[in-house]
Amino acid sequence: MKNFLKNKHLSKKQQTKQDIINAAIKVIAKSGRDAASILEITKVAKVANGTFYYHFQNKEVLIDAVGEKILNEITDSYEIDWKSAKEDPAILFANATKTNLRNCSQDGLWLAVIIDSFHAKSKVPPILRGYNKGLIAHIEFGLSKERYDTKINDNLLANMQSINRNALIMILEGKNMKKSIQQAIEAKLRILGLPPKEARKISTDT
Amino acid sequence: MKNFLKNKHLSKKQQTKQDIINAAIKVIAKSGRDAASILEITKVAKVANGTFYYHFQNKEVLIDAVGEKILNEITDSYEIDWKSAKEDPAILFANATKTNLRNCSQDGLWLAVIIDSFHAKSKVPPILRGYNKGLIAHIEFGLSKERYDTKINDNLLANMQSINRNALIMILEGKNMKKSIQQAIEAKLRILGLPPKEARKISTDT
DNA sequence: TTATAAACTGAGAATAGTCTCAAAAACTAG
DNA sequence: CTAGTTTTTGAGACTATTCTCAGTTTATAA
Repeated sequence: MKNFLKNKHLSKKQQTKQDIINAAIKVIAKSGRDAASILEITKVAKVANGTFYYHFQNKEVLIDAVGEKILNEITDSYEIDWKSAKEDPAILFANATKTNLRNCSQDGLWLAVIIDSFHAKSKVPPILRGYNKGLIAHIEFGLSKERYDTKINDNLLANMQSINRNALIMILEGKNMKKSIQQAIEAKLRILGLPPKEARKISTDT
Repeated sequence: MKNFLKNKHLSKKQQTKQDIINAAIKVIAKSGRDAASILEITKVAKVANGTFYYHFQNKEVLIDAVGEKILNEITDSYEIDWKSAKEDPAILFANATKTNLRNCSQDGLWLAVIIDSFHAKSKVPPILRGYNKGLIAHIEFGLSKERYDTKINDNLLANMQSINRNALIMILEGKNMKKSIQQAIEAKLRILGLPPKEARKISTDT
């Protein structure tokens, strides 16, 4: 008879699924989302090609799963409740950026996958979803305190993301992580309209 | 006997080659460098598949040719001789940025190809080559006049390029060109260390 | 006009990828 | 152990791509 709890059963199946996702992370890190082939992923995961299609409808579903997994591991820095924050927005933002970039840099493979995900041609990958929401809340908070001098628009948000991305690329390429993060913080605060010297100070203090 | 001047002959051959390059621009604009197939390019160019391989060794050589062609059409803005310039570096830079971004935006197809070229995974495409050289000269000029407050490093250059890229994406997406360029100028000057208000003023005056 | 070299053609070899499916293997409940 | 269910397998159908090459067409010098 069919078992309807089958916890152990499920966990075996899930194990294979996780193996495939982890293999995908390796392959995507090496070759990028587009060039990563199911064939190679299943080879790395040491399962048959058909097994992939038992667990995932197609490649796109897998990419989403990979994004989701990494996202779950790194997102906690933008959980700040900006509305009720009392501190200097710039300092809060600097700390959030630091935590965020540090989290992304925990693992060289993630780093490569995250950077790759910025190149999304069409649809925004799960890794980046939700980032803008927190960012806008923060900037509005800074504007309300008259700390920043900017307008919120797509261009601004894109520049913020690019600065993050560039810092991650530098870290991936072996540059000093602390310095790279400080440079990102300084650049972002300056774009937001903080006086240059102050942006420098906050970034080096963080 | 072999003809050794054959001007007309050569120009016929070059015509076909140009047809292929122009078709490539169309296809790359639509699908991106990676997804663009020789098959589709030759179809658009209305030549046989084999003709492609008569003119180009492989896809990579074609991509270079495309980059070279576009580069030739747009580069003139960084021809400034910064060392002997007398004007405010920030204003010179603002004008150079404006010219540069305008040149890139002349043609929607170029725009798409240029933006696509920023995504280069491995080797720097010809379109971007030479850009950094002019940029560094300018920043050094601004630093020597004590107009900027920054350090020159890979991260800074990457951020400058990203701001350009983001402005081009906005333009491609139909946003107001003038505004997009102003936003790019303002962001770049702020990162270079100009006081926020001054960066705003110069960008709106440009 | 004609011989020769240049330019082009398109069939097809070689390779590589996605996805299906019937069958095998591995589990689990009774 | 047995029978049923879930999971895995890998051969192969199908599609798409790059690139080669023998042969054809085109252009031109003499």
